Amino acid sequence: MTAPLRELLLAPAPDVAPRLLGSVLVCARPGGTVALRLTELEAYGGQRGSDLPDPGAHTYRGRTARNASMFGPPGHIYVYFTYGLHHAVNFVCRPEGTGGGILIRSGEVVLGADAALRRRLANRSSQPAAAALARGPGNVAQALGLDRDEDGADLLDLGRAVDPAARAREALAEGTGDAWTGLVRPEQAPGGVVVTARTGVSGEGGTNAFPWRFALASDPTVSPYRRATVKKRRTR
DNA sequence: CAACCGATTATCT
DNA sequence: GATAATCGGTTGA
Repeated sequence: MTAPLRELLLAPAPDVAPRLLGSVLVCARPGGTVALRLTELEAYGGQRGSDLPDPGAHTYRGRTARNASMFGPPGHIYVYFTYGLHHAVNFVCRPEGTGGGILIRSGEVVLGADAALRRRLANRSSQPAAAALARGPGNVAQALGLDRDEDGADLLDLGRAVDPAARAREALAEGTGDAWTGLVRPEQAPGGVVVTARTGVSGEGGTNAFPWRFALASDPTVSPYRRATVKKRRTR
């Protein structure tokens, strides 16, 4: 039952993102399978001159080798590397050839916390709180064990190694809706969605002109809102 | 080809 | 609250 997900992801990211909140992403990787209940997402649009131009998106200046998967088929993932040390994961939206995606900013680890913790401890000395295991895009990618090697991968392949029935039972204790390999959607849309400007985006794209950050209200796994860091001149 | 800077995070003051 | 860490994509000379 994979068609509904593909169809859903044909729509513009700002329409799809709030509907994906509460879904459980199951990611089977070497080092352990982790299931993540999505609690914070950000939508990103397309190229300058397209039907959904987004000055805050990597796609804005057109297709490059780095962002090519954002222009690829919906239902695949775009993984990019930034700040010299972090990866971030997106669901690709819109028909192939059109740029767009949904950044996974935070989630609740509902399965495989041990694997997520092992990965997180590789880059820090102190023990992260349970709610912080996958809070923030860099931490999400690390907890799931995803990097540039998985850029362009089919979202549905990420959970392929997991038995769908067992996964659905464990990941969504209260019931499953459509059982997709890789992504399990809740039976009904969660209430209490908070909408804000996007975190860390500089320029026009980070303003209220693009209220494309969606989070579950009062959820401890949601990252705090931060403005884009002020550019500081590097001294030597 | 050199310089700039980012869809960030951990850690220190 | 401020800043270092760290690298490669993008830009402009």
